[in-house]
Amino acid sequence: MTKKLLLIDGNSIAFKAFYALYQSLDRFTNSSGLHTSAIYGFNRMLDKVLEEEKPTDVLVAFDAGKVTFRTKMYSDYKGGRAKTPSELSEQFPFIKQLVNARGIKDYELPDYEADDIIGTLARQAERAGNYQVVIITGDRDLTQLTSAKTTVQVSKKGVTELEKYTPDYVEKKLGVKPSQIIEIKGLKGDNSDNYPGVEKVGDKTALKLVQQFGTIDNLYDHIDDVSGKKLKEHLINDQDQAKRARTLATINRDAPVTISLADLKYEGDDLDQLTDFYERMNFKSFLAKLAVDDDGDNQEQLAKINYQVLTKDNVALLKEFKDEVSFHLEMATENYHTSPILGFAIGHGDKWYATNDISLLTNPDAMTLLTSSTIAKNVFDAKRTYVGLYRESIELKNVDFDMLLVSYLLNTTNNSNDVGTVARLHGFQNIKTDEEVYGKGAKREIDAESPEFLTHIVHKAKAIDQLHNDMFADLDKHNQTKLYREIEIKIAFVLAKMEISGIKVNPETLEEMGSKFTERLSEIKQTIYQQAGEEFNIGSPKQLGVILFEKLRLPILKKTKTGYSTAVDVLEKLAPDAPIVQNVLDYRQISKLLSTYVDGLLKVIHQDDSKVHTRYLQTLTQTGRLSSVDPNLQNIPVRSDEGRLIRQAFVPSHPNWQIFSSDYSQIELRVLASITGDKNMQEAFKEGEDIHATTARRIFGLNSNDEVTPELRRQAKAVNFGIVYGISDFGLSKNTGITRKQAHQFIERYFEEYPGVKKYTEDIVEFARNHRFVETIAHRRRYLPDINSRNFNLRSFAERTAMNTPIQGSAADIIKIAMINMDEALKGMRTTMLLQVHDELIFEVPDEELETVKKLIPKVMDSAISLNVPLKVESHWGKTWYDAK
DNA sequence: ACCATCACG
DNA sequence: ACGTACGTGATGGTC
Repeated sequence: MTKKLLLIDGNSIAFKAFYALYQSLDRFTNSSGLHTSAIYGFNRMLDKVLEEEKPTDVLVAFDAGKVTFRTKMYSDYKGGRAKTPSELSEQFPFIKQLVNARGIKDYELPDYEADDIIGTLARQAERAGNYQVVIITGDRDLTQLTSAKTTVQVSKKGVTELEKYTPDYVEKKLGVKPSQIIEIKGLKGDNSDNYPGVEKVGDKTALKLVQQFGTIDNLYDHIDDVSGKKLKEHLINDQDQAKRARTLATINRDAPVTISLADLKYEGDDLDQLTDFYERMNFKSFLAKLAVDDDGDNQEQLAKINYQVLTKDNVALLKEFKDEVSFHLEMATENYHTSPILGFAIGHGDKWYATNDISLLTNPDAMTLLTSSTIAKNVFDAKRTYVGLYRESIELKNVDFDMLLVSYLLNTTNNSNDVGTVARLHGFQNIKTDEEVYGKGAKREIDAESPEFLTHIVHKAKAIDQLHNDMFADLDKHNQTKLYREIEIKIAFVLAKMEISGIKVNPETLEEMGSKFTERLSEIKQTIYQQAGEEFNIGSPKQLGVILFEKLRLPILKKTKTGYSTAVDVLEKLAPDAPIVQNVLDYRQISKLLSTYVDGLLKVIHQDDSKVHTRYLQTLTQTGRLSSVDPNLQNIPVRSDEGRLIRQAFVPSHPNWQIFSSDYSQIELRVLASITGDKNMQEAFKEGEDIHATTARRIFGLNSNDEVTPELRRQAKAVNFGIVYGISDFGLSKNTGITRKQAHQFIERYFEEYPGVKKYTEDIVEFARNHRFVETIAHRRRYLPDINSRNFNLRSFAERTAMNTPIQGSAADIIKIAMINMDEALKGMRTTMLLQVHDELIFEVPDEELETVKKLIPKVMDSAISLNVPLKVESHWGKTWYDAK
């Protein structure tokens, strides 16, 4: 029987795969920060070729190193090539692991390239007689191996798209026989491999000559038949180069390979190894494919989990759970404050129950379980679950494991709010995603009456149940158990209560402001139309650009990728040139206030309590901060006088109460002073100095009695901010309007005056290079896969992130600790914590508690953590949020 | 679905 | 030489 030998050029396929996915480089990283794009692409190719060719024998050949018999012959061979990007070179060991897990041998041979191994084995197979050979490569030079028994498939743009070369196809496409390819290369040389052929001979001439003479040797035997005097001269002059080039281009088909055809038998994947490998790479789709193949072809089939439909007649069975239970509450939409609740699944081990009868939640047998402080609960998204149950008058207690939260702490990047996605990421495959079950976009539909619904939510609960030990173990490996138990799981409930409390918004105030804004808007609009000489949509950057830069011929200072930039900084520079510009700026500001803050807020006020109930996203930001949605209450205007008025609509929910706000002063710079250990900066804070003024004195070399002008202070402040963001002279100059050179000098002076800060910036980047992540004070972790990138932009960004994340993230740790302590400190009082805005907490306070909280709240905040510098807290209060200033 | 813009720390 | 300030969310316009 004929065998089929598949020979794969490992290096060239890896390169092709890497560059095919180069645009999506950052989408392909696993949870330990390894890039996986080439590995992924390589496997796509394997899948396709193994399926299509069904080989009996397979080998993947790799280049052994830089030195080969070719470099020994010609030292510049492949010289001047850019170094392989680290994002790719780090993947090679894993490509070999992949190849082996797929039941395929890999092979390399010192002094030889992968081509030579392939050429040699292909010849052996051809001579053995009973083989068909298929070669897979990204390098067209290998087509010289094409023969009656050997086809060469060259990957095109993507890796899975292959162009098949047979001898006929070679002749049709290239105009010569396969064996003549080296003759062509001899004449024209190879730029990418860095060896010359004959001067002035390129593709066309080389082809013509080879078609005429057949081989280089024959050409030189009949050199007088060459037409063209110059060409003949060049050929004679470069004869040695041509012969050398041909030798370099010739694949060695007698390499001393130490592996034999008999070793290449292919018997399919090593399933255990491959599953493990895919898990480590976070290859969800490949894992799913394995599971499917394993399951006998049925895509829809998951391993069955036995469960009972819970009813009022059997709900007493829940009494059997004494220590631990996994629970999933299913809702229809994202917003758990308003979403219909559709059903729940509950169980542990191999006992599972599910229902769409929500009334069973309040059945004593279920409720006791959920509110018990001795039975531990495992859930996905404790805050969501708490709020959902709270709406059913159940107070969830004793949550031990929150799978969403743990997954986020382990790796902030690949996180998702979908149980199935997270479960698969952590190795539990027997589950579908919501999208797979419910559909997405307009097609999304949940039929809570269907059996599929109950099955799906049982799978979710089971995934949580199964993963909890493993994920806790991972947490421990990261040194993050304390972060989880002392901070994150606790703050989840504090946040839940804040969200439930909500903050009262006075719709009349907003409506009044809305009519004023609308009126002003139509005035400005008319003026703009007059100044433009026509009507157009001021809100359209495209139309505005045409008016400003084409009709009025204002100078184009900046472009975006789609056209002219009309952003604020540009328009501010143009304002002196044309009166229309200031009007556009005013129009923009007011329409922003109107649409986002007046109309936007009015839309989300709950009718029953006149409050807005934001949701804090606890598992989104890369630094550990919270974010706020529906509505976002962390970006209510404050910087402009007009915008600030919006805050008048935010009021206490009881008469004679106050809005009370406390904020950390300079928390990020204090964290910086503390973690860098910089003595000069620490001293400034210990002495209670104005840090920006002190910085100004230092970097501008003022005496202690010299006055720091507002301008100098402003510049110093910008430098302080820049440092926190991971400074660069370009960034600083752009932001402050000073020259890049000046910015450079400021930074140098800064580092001289704060040497601890300088050392920190160097050390943290070094740490990131070595570990591929950085950490905050509380061991919150952020992976930086691009830190060793060859791409300047990606690498620089990762470096700035390495500097910024421990600072921003540690500040986030601190305020979270303060909030947990605050929740405790306010027990027994009526004062309620309502909002968090990164370095600021907002409360509503009854008049009679005002005096108490003036001391208590700042105390709790400034004692949240002990740094090497004091924390400073400032408080303000008033009848509305606007007045708490 | 993506972009530009602008609101916040 | 490269071409950046860090972290977010909501909106209207445009494709």
